[in-house]
Formats: sequence, C-alpha cells, structure tokens
Amino acid sequence: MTIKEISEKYDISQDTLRYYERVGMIPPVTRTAGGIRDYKEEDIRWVELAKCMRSAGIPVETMIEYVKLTQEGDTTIPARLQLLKDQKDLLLEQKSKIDETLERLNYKISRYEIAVETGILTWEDEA
Amino acid sequence: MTIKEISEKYDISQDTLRYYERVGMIPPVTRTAGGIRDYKEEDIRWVELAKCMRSAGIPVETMIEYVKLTQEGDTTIPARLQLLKDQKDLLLEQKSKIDETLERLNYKISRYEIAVETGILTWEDEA
DNA sequence: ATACTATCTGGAGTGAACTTTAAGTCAAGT
DNA sequence: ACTTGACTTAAAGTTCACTCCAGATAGTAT
Repeated sequence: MTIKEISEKYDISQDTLRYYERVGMIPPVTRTAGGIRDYKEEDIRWVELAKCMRSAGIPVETMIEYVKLTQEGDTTIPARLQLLKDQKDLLLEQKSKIDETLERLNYKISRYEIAVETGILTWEDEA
Repeated sequence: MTIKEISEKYDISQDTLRYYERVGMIPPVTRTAGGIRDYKEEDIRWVELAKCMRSAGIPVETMIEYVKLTQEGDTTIPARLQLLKDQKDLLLEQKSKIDETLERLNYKISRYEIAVETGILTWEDEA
C-alpha cells in the first residue's frame, strides 16, 4: 500500500508517517525499486501499533527504544518485557489520574446543573 | 502561604506556579504589601484544581477559558457547564484509548513472559 | 517525449507547556 | 546599615511531537 493509502486508512498524515520512520518509531518500511514506500502487512502492523501507543500518550522516545530492542534480536526479550511492564504501570497511573479528575468534573457538573435549573449556585467557591 | 511552601506541598515548581498565574490558568494570587505572593485558601484551591486538571491532560488553554468564565459572573454558568461536559467526554475518550492500549500491552506482556520462562517466542510478529 | 501528479529527502518552522536567565526588589538576621 | 537569600518581572530558551517547505525524483497518462 502507498503512503497515501496508509495515511487515509489510519488517519495519520504522510509527514507523520515519514517522521515515525525517520526517528525509528517504526522499523524501515519496504520500498519499491524506485525508493517509494510500499507498506507490507508487517509495516502496517507497526504503524497500527505506533498509532495505538501514541494515542494513549506513550512517548515517541519509548517506542523508539522498543523498536530498537526488537531489531537487536531475542536476547533483548527481558528488556522488552520490562519496558512494556513499565509502560503498563504508567498507563494505569495515568488512568487513575483521569478518574480522579472525572470525579471532580462530575461533582462540578452536578452543581452547575442544579444552578442552571434553579438559578441558584449551591456552593461558594469556584475552584 | 509562600510560593515556596505551595511549590513543595503540591510538587509544582515556583516557575510553573508563576506561569499558571501569568497566563490566567488560575486567578491572580493574593499579594503582600510588598508584592509577594501570599496564597490564601481560595488561591490554593485554584492551584489544586489546576494541578488536578493538568495531570489528566486537560490543556492549559481550556483552564484559562474556564477561569475567564468564572470571572465574568453567574451569566456564564451555562457556558461553564458545557465546557466541563466537553472535558468530561474528552477524558472518557482518552480513558478508553488507554484501555485499548493496556489490552495490547497485556497481550504482549503475557507472550513475553512465556518467552522468558520457556525460551520460546510463541508468536512471529513483533508489532 | 511531455506533462502532470505523487512521493522523496533534509531541514526549517510551529505550538504547547513549561524552564531558564537576567536584572532587579523585598525581608530577615547581625 | 549591610548582607544574604527568597522573591519579583519580562523575555528568551527548551523539549516534544509533529508539520511545512523546497527542490529533486518517480510513476502515469497522452
């Protein structure tokens, strides 16, 4: 598949796809004889993984490290496992921060809803 | 309380506290006669709210908008309610992205754990 | 062969959120 | 009064993750 097709399919700009490859966030993509990217199944899986990880906020730098480890062969499996576990912990932490903030938002929302309905603000402090 | 005490209590750098105030992410902080910040209870509540929102990834720009609305009085309550609801939806979306990524991480972690224990990689593709 | 569009590279530019720096002011101890 | 250390501002610098651009090359249609 061409970069254009991948870009449309995964809603990632062509520039970003080239950037991901350039910095090593995905391994080098298959090319045609003329040097044009021709994404094969495995290339596409990497793109999809990259998109998934980034959407959760995992840093580019971390993915670069992971890709580097995979290129270095099976001896890096324990290191990869550790990296993935670390990221898992960070995501769980991030999730709990979101939950905390959601609780706060829900509290405020309920107060504001009462205020909108009755015209009376039922608490004093904004923050 | 001084900026130093607030900085230590909430683990936010003094620079960041001044930055938050300067851009309007929190309302102007109470000052001493000499112009030095003296965080009162309400100032502190704003700091705490700012920290909570930022830790969940809510943009500075959004908080600035919210603070601005609160300064404009009760007529902005419906707008504030809408803003909070929008942020809630964004956080729920972000949470589901994290969940998706966690599932993926868990799958990989379990495979790598088997690989580490048995020395055999039980699947072909890294991504 | 010519024209036209897509893709290529390397490098510069952007926006968000701080962070650092420089130069000056305030407050507490001696 | 003097020094020391914390605090002040405005402005420049940094980092991250893209994003845009210029100029060159590749592939396609006529």
